[in-house]
Amino acid sequence: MGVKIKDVARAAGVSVTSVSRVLNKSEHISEKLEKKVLRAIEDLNYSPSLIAKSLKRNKTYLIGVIIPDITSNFQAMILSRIEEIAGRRGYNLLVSNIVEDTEKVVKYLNIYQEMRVDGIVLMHEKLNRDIGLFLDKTQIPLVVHADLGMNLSTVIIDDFKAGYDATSYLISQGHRRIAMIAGDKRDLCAGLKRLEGYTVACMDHGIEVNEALIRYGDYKLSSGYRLMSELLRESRGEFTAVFAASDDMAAGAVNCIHDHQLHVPGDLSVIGFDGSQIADIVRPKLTTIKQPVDRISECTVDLLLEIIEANEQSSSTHTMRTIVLEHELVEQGSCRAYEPRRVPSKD
Amino acid sequence: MGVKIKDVARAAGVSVTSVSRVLNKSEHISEKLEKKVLRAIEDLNYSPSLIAKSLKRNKTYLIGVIIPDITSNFQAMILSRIEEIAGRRGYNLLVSNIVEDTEKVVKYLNIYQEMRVDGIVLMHEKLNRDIGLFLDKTQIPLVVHADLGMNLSTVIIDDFKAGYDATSYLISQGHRRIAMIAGDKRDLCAGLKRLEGYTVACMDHGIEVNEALIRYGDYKLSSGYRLMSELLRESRGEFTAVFAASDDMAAGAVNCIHDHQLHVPGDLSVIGFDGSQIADIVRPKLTTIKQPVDRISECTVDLLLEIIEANEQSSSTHTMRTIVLEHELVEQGSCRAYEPRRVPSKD
DNA sequence: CTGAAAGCGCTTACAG
DNA sequence: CTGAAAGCGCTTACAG
Repeated sequence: MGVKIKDVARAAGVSVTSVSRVLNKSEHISEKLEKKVLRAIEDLNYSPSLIAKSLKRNKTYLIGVIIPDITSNFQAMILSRIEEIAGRRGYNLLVSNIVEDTEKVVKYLNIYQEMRVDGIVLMHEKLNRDIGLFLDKTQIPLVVHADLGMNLSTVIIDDFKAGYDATSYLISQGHRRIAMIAGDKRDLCAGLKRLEGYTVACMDHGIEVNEALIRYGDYKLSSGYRLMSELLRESRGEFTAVFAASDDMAAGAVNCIHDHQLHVPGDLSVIGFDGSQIADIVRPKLTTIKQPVDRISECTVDLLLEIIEANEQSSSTHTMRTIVLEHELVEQGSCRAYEPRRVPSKD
Repeated sequence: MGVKIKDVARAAGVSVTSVSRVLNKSEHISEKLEKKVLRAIEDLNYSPSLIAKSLKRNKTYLIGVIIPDITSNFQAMILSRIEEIAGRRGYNLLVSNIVEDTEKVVKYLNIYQEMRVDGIVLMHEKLNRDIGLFLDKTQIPLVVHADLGMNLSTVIIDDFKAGYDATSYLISQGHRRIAMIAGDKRDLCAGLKRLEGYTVACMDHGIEVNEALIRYGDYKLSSGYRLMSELLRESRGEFTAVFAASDDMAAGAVNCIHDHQLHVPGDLSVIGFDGSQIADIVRPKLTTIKQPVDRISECTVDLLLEIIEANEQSSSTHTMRTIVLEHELVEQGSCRAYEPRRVPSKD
């Protein structure tokens, strides 16, 4: 653990400059010299220090990723793809899994800055003063997976429209009394926008929004279960369909409904959001708004690296870009047309 | 993005030494000087370079984590906990999500070495020549979540015994013809050991192992589904229970059974492995071998940091340690006692 | 309590 | 094609 470039140079009988050149294939080097160097590297089991290299080159090949919850299948899928694509392009991921809240986000943003990461991917979508300040002044290339209302590069879907579409779909199936298991309103996209889509879709179809039918969760399965049991306890019979802001919550809702001896979609229709693997695990499989995970991941990495590389050329041009990807409504088994006079039957 | 310690020193009218001392709170410093320095740091929005610091201190506070598949809920839970615990102790995670195989593992191990990470957590449990060589000679503190049969520090459960227990449980419920949806035999613990546990448990109870009832998957839900449909196609009626080497595969098996109009546990009992959230999502909930996720994560970080710190004191003592944690059989709804003469009924 | 200077392990003009 | 030397941004004996 102590062999450095100088040792290799000595062993090979050449200068450190030459060793460095062999390592980086940066200039033409005689075959003889190269062979000697490679030999010495092998003999000494030399591993060049990326730390020293980073310091000198002012480039770390590190990307910091801030993700709210890796145990969410949807987020894990995105992270996994980002890792793969970035890795193929020579970048490594520094990952922070912020289970808790906004304070930790600022803490990690600062650490990333001190680590001199080449870029940051931010999947967190709550904003507070400190985060806003940081994002506002940092020079680090950054892609955000949410529309924070700031002048930042983003890769997103249209969460408002997606929420609108999910709700309209239920309405088109004849449902008029629709509950919503929403996310956190402070989440600017997954929380607020999807809820707004729901609200506006209701209004556009002449349906009065009933606040009692809107519940706020944390996207996890357990909160979907809990909120659904609240709904069944407090508002049973007042709704025929549910729109959940995540597949995990939708799955929790489905399980809760089953545990109450009711059927999906016979008694209640449920539509989810994300298109994660959970949607296919639960029975019936969830009808859901599918986010284009692969496209999101690719666009995120592509855009980030584009900004990074542009920055390396001319350090001042910060091109902001917003990429909006299409979502897709996937019909599976958890919704069905509302039948006003249907006699409860065992099928 | 260009202000360095020298600039702070100049702005504060002190030496860089003093700035460094304020930053690191390393020695006593007059209040007056400290105030000037903090002021300058604030004014210039100075962010110290961890890269430079790492080079000098020969310490990066980086832990490299190699994980086969983040989209596995079980692995995500462990990663999430490790991140949390390590973060609390000042370490950051460099994460590689090796979807593919052993080549990539070696590649990332080498990158970690070049990054001079302070330690490595290896969740991968396949071994090839290059990985063996690396593990054999590296000086980097390392904790492996598998028994690779090498002299390495490990945090594991007893996978043989766990496989034995799962199988014995089914046998104790009266099952004699038990299929196994196993992992990859090249996975030394999750693959091989659990399978051996199954085999030996059968033999110990005078049950002949029927190779046709053993299928090999990749731990994912989809392979559980696929293998179960193979079993139902090729060996229907020849088994009354199934042991799957992961909850994901067990969940896939349960869904497959349902899709064949059969019931769990009425027609077939299913036992899973891991105790991940998937076990609670599927209906019926899975009876499963629960791994102590929190304990595994804590012990892994504790052990790794212990080795790291011991190394920093006296660079030679590499204490190998093996920590074996207890698994637990959690009974939920997916198994039931075999009734030889049971008349198929619709309940 | 404070500072000047050497050095961490590399890369890269510059000179030959 | 090859090498000597400066420098990346810090920390830390050493001296005062």
